[in-house]
Amino acid sequence: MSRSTPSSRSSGSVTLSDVAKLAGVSPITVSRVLNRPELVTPDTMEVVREAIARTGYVPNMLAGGLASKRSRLVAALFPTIASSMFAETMEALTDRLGEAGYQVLLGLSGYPAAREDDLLEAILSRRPDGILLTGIVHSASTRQKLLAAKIPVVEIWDYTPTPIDMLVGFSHERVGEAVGDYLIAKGYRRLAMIGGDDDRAMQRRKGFLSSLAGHGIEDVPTMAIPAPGSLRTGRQQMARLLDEGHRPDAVFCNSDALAQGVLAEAQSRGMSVPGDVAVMGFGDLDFSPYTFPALTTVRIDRRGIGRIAAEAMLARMEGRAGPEKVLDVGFEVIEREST
Amino acid sequence: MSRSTPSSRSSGSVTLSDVAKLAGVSPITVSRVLNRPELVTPDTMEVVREAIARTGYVPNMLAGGLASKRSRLVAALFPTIASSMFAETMEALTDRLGEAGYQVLLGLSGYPAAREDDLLEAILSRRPDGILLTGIVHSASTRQKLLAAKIPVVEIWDYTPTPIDMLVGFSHERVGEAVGDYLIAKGYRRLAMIGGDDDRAMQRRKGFLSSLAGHGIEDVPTMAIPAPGSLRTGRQQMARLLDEGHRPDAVFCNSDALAQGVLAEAQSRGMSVPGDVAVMGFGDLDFSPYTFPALTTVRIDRRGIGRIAAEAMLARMEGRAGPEKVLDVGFEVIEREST
DNA sequence: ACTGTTAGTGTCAGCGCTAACGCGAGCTTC
DNA sequence: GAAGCTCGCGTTAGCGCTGACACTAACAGT
Repeated sequence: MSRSTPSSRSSGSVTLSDVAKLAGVSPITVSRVLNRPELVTPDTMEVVREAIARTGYVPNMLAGGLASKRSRLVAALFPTIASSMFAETMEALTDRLGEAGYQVLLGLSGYPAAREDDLLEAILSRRPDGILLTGIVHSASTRQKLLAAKIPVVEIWDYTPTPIDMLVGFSHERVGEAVGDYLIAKGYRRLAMIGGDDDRAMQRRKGFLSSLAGHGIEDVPTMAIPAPGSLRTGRQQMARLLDEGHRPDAVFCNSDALAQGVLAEAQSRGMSVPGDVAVMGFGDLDFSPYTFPALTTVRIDRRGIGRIAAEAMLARMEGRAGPEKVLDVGFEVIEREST
Repeated sequence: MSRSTPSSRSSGSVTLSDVAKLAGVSPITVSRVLNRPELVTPDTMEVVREAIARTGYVPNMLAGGLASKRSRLVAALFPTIASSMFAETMEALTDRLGEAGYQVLLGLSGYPAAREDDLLEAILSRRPDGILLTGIVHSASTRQKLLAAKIPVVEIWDYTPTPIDMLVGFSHERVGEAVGDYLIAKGYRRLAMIGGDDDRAMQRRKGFLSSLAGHGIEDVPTMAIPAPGSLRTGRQQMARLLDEGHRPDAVFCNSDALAQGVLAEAQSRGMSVPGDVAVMGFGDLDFSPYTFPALTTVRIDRRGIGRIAAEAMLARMEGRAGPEKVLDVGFEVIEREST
């Protein structure tokens, strides 16, 4: 029964001072036990640990972050996590940063990246120690806010030699080229493409078309749909493609989900894959080896991107010299039965 | 060039006081413009807004949260987001809470919920205004920490009449029963089940077996695999089931991804679905209407759960009277071609 | 004229924590 | 044995913001 009259503003919950009193040390010593244990003798540590356990103390990182200017928070912006494309990158990121004592604040920017700017402002008001963005950024105001925040920035899932700060990704244009080259080499000549309308899909399209143009193929029907593509939209677009009279011998889909839809539509029309039409996806999602026929696709190391991005960010936040600032993780064409 | 000597600890970035000076008002007025605009005259507001824009001021919610005891942060714990099962719930939650000015801190507890307790502690140290948990909680220490935090708690994706605080979910046991009843009614008698080993999958199994027992069916081979199930593990388990000599006429899979694997394995062995074996899934993921044959499954309103949970949480955080504390969103058996 | 009320703004103190520096004890060094 | 060092801990002063309350002006009611 304490007779002290706590100010009306106090929260009533256990604070670091309460722990310090119980342990018979000063508050800063408790702080050190928690954050810089190497500065404290084992005896003191023991006493303080005991006091923490008895009081059930839970640190207040709002206060800690305000005082130290380190929130131990990292923000990550993704267009969506409902496609497993980004979800796994997010998981790998969260795992690695979690080990190092950081938490990840997830921002979902949506596909037309409509409110990206507002979202970024909301996120920066949490004073994250680092920020990860999906895609390379274009809006000048976004760029400027990021620079003003003076924190490590990692851009992922895309490639540019001149990122805002650091980058872990790959060239979507080269993916498109590789797919074009691959399909040409397999002997396909009447190509078509079904893809999302986001920047990265457009880059893949550009590479694809340029590869084909290099082989004298110019008329390539391209169906664009709002990202992210799904099995349903893939099926619809394949139907439209065929209904419009196109007879492609190979279709490049901008995601494995789309490709699955294309397979479904082809099969429902009695077309054999790859006999009547070959199908190629992008992403190598977990179901892709098991579709009928198994899907030829482009593999991206999704977890690897998250893990490497986390590593790069940690290096910078902890003042270590990180690996290179720009890392191209590449990609791999995985040949299966559908081509 | 200011001659003031800022303390060595100041961050150098624009603060609310800087804005106040430029606008010729007191700091609290700037605070009110941002947080309680109804208390300020339009003229003042105009001047302050102008000053905010000119300085590029970004509020510091660490400081704001510390002073006001409202972090405007909501924590959400999921076992994983790599399965679209939870990803959509998370998206719906984030969307609704984002509209109301809250951000969502994502915690990934993993499937054996190994570090749930540590994760919870890390999360509570951010002083979230509310917390959402997937599944109903069992660990006493987790329960106690949640109660001690004195914040709204919403448990989702499960059902109990006695949640810690609020609940938005459905009964997995009743799902199992409904599936059992459905398959029996369709005339299947040699049933089997392939499922994850997590609590909720076990509940579905329990309901399934109890329904079958009610019809005199006792020997039901059950394959348990580590959650979350995938197409690959589904295929493996179906192979094992058959290789062990079982000849089920219907298989209930604990997720649509597993069911897709079962379909693949059956087809690769030349078995027709549902002729030789019927397959039923759980979840109604976006690909499920498009598998071959289209998958009979159990639909859960995944986005609805997120939206309703957000609504319930907001009501409590804003002191409004929320809807009921326990909401059973139910489920729906979706009959397609695979049964 | 006096009191009461309301709207708009300001003053003050403090939320819970940590950076920076201070200080004494125990040691080494020459 | 005085100076200098290291180690472990304490004192002080904020970090940037908002709650509580104070104050003033304008107006209404009696």
